[in-house]
Parts: sequence; C-alpha cells; structure tokens
Amino acid sequence: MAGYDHKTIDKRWQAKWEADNTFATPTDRTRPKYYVLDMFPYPSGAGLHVGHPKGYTATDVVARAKRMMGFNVLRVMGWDSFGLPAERQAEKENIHPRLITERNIATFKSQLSRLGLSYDWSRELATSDPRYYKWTQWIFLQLSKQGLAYQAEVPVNFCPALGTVLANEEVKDGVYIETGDPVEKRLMKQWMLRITAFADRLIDDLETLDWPAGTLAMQRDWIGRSIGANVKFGVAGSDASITVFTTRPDTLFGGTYVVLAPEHELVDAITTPAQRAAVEAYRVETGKRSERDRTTEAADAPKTGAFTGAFAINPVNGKQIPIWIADYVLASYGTGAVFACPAHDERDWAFAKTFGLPIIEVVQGGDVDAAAYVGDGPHVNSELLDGLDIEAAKAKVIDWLAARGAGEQSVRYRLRDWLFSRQRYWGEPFPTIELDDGTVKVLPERALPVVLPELDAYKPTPDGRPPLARAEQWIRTTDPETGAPATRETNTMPQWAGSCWYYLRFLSPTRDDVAWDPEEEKYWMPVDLYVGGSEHATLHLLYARFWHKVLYDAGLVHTKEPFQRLFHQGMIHKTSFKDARGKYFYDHEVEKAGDGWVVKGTSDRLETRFEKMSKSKSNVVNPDDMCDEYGADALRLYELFMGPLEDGTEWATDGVMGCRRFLDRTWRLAVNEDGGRAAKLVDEIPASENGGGDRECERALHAAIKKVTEAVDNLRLNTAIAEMMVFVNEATRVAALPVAWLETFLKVLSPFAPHLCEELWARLGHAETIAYAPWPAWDEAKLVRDTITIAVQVSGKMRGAIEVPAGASEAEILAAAKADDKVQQFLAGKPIKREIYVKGRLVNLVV
RNA sequence: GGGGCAGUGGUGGAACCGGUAGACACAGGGGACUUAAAAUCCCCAGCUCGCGAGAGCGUGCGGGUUCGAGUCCCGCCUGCCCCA
Repeated sequence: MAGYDHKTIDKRWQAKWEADNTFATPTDRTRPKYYVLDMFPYPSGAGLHVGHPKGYTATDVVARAKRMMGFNVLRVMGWDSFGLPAERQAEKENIHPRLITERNIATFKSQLSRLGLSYDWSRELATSDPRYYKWTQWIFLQLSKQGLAYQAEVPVNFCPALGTVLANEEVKDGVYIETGDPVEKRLMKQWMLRITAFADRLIDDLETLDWPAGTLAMQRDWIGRSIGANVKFGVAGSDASITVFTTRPDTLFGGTYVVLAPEHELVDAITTPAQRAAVEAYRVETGKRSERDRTTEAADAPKTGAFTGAFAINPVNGKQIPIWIADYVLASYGTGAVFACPAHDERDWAFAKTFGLPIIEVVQGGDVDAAAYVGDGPHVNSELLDGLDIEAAKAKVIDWLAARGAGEQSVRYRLRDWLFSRQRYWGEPFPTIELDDGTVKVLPERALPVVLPELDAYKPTPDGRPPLARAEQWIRTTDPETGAPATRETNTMPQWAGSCWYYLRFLSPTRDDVAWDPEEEKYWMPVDLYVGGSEHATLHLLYARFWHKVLYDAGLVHTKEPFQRLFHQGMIHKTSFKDARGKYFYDHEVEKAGDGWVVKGTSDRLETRFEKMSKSKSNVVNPDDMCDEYGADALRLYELFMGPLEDGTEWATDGVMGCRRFLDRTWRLAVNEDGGRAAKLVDEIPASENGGGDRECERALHAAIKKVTEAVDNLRLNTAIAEMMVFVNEATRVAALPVAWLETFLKVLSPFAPHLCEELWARLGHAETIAYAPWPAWDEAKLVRDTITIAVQVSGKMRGAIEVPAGASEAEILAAAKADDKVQQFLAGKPIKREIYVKGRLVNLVV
C-alpha cells in the first residue's frame, strides 16, 4: 500500500471545517486571547508560489496549537489590493482594475484554501473595497484633525514612465525599485504626512517591542536621530555669522577651518576679491557633480575645495580659522556648513591633508598624524573640556555655548515627512475638496466614502494630470457643508495607506458604523505575533506604527504599538537556468552535462543561479502542484522542515517526498493495508520490565511533546518536526503501540498536518474535531534514560565512552572511567593531575 | 566606504549555558520481501590510511583563551542583507 489518499482526505476535512465553522473567531471573553497575523499579500497576477505559504504555515501551526492550549485565537487573511500592477494590467487588457483585482484574489484564495490554513474567512477584507477604504479615508480625517496632513510644493521623485510621484523609499539609484523606470526631480503640490513629529516616539518605543534586533536597528537608522548642536561662528571683519550643525561639538577646540557647501548663501558675501575667481571656478566644477556622487564618495577619497579668503571666529577660543568651500558639504543637510576638526573626522582629515591645513588633537587615543581618530577618550587641548570623555564634553560645551548665546543643542533626523500623494487611479481617493477660492477642505465624516469614479482609461491625461482628472463629472462637486461649488482632489493615496491599519479592521470587518469596535480593540490588541518578510522592515512597519500612534493620541486604540512580536520568515530560493541571451528555462527543460547544465537535447550551456522565486525567472514551484501530488500536509511540513523559519533556503521537491513518507508512516501506525485498524495498536499499555510499554518509544513521545510545545513559542519548527519523526521511527519499530500514545502524538502533529490527523483522530473513534483537543503535557521523568553514556577524555582528547546507570554518583563514574580499557591505554600509568566531571555528560582526566 | 548576519558531510540542516560534531531528512550504497519492478521494512554512510581491530585529521583561513572551542576573543577571506 503506497500511502494514504490525500486527495480525498484533504478535501473531506476542508469541507468539514467550512461546514462546521470550525475556525470562527470565539466571542467569549473568558479565555486569554492570541492575535496571530500574517502580512497580507498583494494579490498579483502571478498567483502564489511555494515561497508564500512558508510564513502562513508557520502562523497556522502557532494558531492551531494555541487554540488547543486554550487561547481564543484571532487568525485572519485579507488583501492589500490597491496598487499599480493591477492598474497596468487593466490598461493592457482593457479591463477595470477592480475586475483584475477580483480575479487575482480568487486565484490567491483558491490556492490558499488548499493548504488547510485555519483562517476565519468571514473576516476577509480587501483594501480596495469601498467598505474598507471609507475608513482609510476616515483615518486621513483623524490625521488632518491633528494637523498632521498638509499640502506642500515639494521637489518630488517623478517617474515619467508611470506618470506618478514616488516616495523617497521607493527610489534607489535614480530608478523606481519595483520596475527600474528612471525617476526625476520635479516640483509638485502634494499631500504630506508629518511623520517627523513622531520621530522620537518612533525610536523610543522600539524598546518595548519583541522584534528582531536587525529590524530594530534598521528602524532606528531610518529615522536617523543625531543629537548635536548648532554653533554660531562669527565672520572676521563682518556682521555675518555662520551657523554650523555638528554632532561633535566636543571637538570645537580642534576646529581648524570652516567649510561651506559651495551653494551656501554666504559664499558670495564673504569671498575676498583675490579668491573670487578660484571660488567661482570651483562652483562651476561642483555643479557638474550630482548630490549622490558627492555623498557616496569614500570618506578618505582625495578632497577638492577652494579657499574664500575669509576667516571665521571659533566661539570657544576666539581663534580665526579659514573658511573654505568644498563639495563634500551639502547645502541640503544640516545648515550647509560644518566646522572641521581634522583630527577626529575622516573627511576633514583627508581635506586637511590635501590642503595642508593644521590638525589639532583634542581626544586622546589615536595617532592623528596617521589617521583621524573617531573613538572615545579623554579630551586634551580643550581648556574646560580637558579630561572629559565625549559624552560629558558634549554636554558641557553645549551648556557653555548656550549660556553665551553662541549655540544650542539641536536634534536632527534623517527621516523626512511622508509624501502621501500618487498620480494613480487604483488607490484611495482623498476625502478633500478645493473651493473656487483655492481653500482646501477636508470633508466631514458623513461624506465618506469618496468612491472612485468609473473610468475607461487609467493613464495620466495627455497634459500630465493624474488619471482621476479624466472623471470630469466626479471632480465637479459641492461643499457638503455650504453647497458652494468645489473640485475633488485627483491624486490618490499610496499603497501603504491601506496596509497601515488593516490589523484593526480585522477586529470588526463588517461594521459599517465604526472602523472597529472599541471593545474588540481592547480585547484583541496588540497583535501578539506578526509574521512577514524582512523587506518590510522599514517602510510598512514604520508607517503602520506612525498611524497607530496617531490613533493612540486620538484615544482610538489603547496600545502605543500595534505589533508586540515580529518575526521575518526567510525567502525560498530556487536554482534558475539562463542561456547566453538571458532566456530562462524551467528545470524540466534542462539536463545535466558534465559539471554544467544545458537545454535538453542541445549543447547550449546555461548559467545557473540561486534566485528568489519568480515567474520571470522560470523557477517557481506552484503549491497547487504540490498539493495534488503530495497532499497539503506534506507541503506544510516541508515548508517548515526545510530549515529555520528565518533563514532563506533552496526549494527541493524531493524534500516534500521525505515529509510525505513521514506522514505515510504515521498513517500506517493506525491503519492496516485493508484500511482497518492496525494490528499493533493496543488499548492497554503492555507491561515491561521497567514500567509499562517500550521505554524508548515513550521517551520519544514525551521529547516530541516538549519540543513541539516549545517550538510554538520560539518558532524553531524544523527541529520540532525532526523530533516527531524520531517518535514515528520508534513507534514503527515497537511491536505493540498503545492507542493513548498515538492519540497524544496526533495532537502535537495536528497543527502541522491537520488533514491527516483529523482523519486518524476520527478513525480512532473521536466524533469531535482534533482542532480543540486539549494540548498534552510532557513528563520530565519520562525523558530520563535508564542508563546514560558518559564521554571520557584524556587530557581533552576523546578516548572512549562508558555506560552507567542514570543514578550513578560522580565517584562511581570517575572510577568506571579510569577502569575503562581504552582509557587505561592512554593513561598508561601516568599520574592524573586533574579530574573534571560534567554532570551526565563527560569525564576529562588530565595527565 | 560603514553597519548587521552568516560560512558545519554529496545536499538541506542539528548541536541547550564552552562538554561525544553531523540529530532529522534528501540523494547514495547494501540486505529482506517480490517472478520482476515499485512501494515497504532493516542496515551502512564526515574525510584519509588500514583486510581488520584501529589510528590520524576534521565545523571558511590564521592566531589566542581553556582541562576542553562549531560555540568565546583578535586578525583575515567569502557570501547575503541594510545604509551611504
């Protein structure tokens, strides 16, 4: 008999769960809650590949186990369904983006359904649904009420190919990160959200979160808080003064020159006639370099610059120091001016060496003639700061400057306000209107939702206005409060908007009178476990945290942070095969030739690469095919068995087969070849010499319970599966297997392989689903072996092992070790200098 | 350029707090069952040498700490991610 009939069994139990509403969210409030959330997907046209279910399967194991452990579990799925790809596809096929989106959602949902994920589908939501985006617009109202939404003429990243503006975060190396289309700077009137007002809280509250350290660091870096000082330098022989921003005010005594950005407004005023020609020439040179080139240059690269002929007065000691211009200082960062302390800054050091400017050491610890020293140490040559470390010196000099009106503490952030407008069709319309006098008004709540108008084309207008400008009827409206004529906003919100708060809508997804029920919010929030890819480590997670804090300030949510624990699942990769022309081939189209790969039946050499699964690289594996061939449970198991959840690993369909074999072995423990009850199953635990039943088999059972129980919290699911395999191997070996052991085992296996376990549970005579069977406890005493093996080392080298009874004393073990034949050989009568015993593990005899 | 993470058999990966490296699985080899194959069950399997008992070597490379290092420290190499 090959194995169990997964097709029938998968279908049977999925139908039963649906019919019985098995995974409906509980409404009682008597139990502890657990909110486990997957980052919801963008339903793309390509459908799911086996990389997607990795995170979903992990959360499903957690959700199912937590239910059995007595928690009320909220487990939901929805669609991040606004976005550019649907709009582009709509253009291509001349179909409405809504239809494209519905089609894609149907595909995704059918693929997900086959995996037996225990979602409460009655809470499904889609961000492009007016019943959802009504509330996204409502949150915009809240932002607006708090003065956090404003319009501004800003230089924006405009992508001509897409006809839209992109956030800074979406642009890299001058191109849109998603499509590679070039991006240029343009001035446009845009909606902005004042995320910078929350910079400190967004940094400080990170401390309360159970998130991966790397992600916390990325959030901090992204916000980029630097605490420093603005320091005012006078200009000799002039009333002008230069304010510099520095993060190292403690090194002011080491300042030997000042550098202005070539574009700095004071450059013309202070340049002396003798230097004017040189300064002008340098400014022309600088104009040829992009800002990017200027900032990406290595810190120790050769520096360029020009002397202005003017001198600045260092406020800490009254010394006159030369004022230079140089392109390593940017007008757009800080104040566009820096004081240079070459002894303790790499760029300044390189500049000083290039132009022969003095280097004065003010922090001890390095050799400033050889290289800039940026480490900490006692200050020297710094009068009032001498002897202090960096932190103390900073604080002291800032106080000193402030007392004399020459400076103050200043905090700067890398984070900019969030550009919140897109020139797209398939997004949330802004709930705002513009009156004829140019006043912009936010609509009242009762005017929501502002529904997207129907259009027959989704491209920007020929004159470059957003697609919504085509909806002339829709644009013309009246102010609902005064009846005055008005026009609607033609921009839409970015895709991030809908995903900023979906975790809250899941609490009351069908309520039309509120965005969410406050009572539900109090019970379910925060999200206990949030699982998704690390590609969202900065943007989505930062934006969602920002909105959450805004809602917190408005009294609409009771927690400061939305996601208490965060986990990133690793990406699944697969080898791709590419020929010299860049065409990709599926693995059934290629064959091995020598140490390389060729297209089948040809000698065309192929380049193989380890790549992220994607349709365009012909290296996708469809979960539907895996479900057809091996069953949903084998696929679920393999997704998690591949390796640690957070690691990226290579997909190997052979591995699914291995998991399937494990499930077949489990099946055979309960069912014989005729489909009846397996003969080895016994109702009574058979007597044996020491306790009942097979000690090793029972030990393996308890080890598996323990490992799986722990894995539900630490998510080390791969080793938990390995431990369950050990039990099944043991149970296969024994002649008589107590039904009670098998039933206990099925409980811990069921979160991983729910279809098979439901089937076996039913066949063992249970009328109720296993999904709420009480979680078993392990017994530490059963984990102890009767005899233990102690490794024996002689002078740190492994020389043998001895078997001793579990209860043996240290003295007995040492004696047994010394008596061992092999150990004797290596001791060779030499005196033992030292005896080390590690309890239950090893003995080391040092001679 | 800076920061972070990682590097273990033919392969994916195990190894708690420094204590028998390689659990579990894939691929491979052998055996049982079978007319045969598949499936299943059992066994072997880091490398080198040796018929064998066994010996030596072994967690990217080089040092160090320790009775003992995959694990800790220093330096380097490679890969991935993030930032510039």
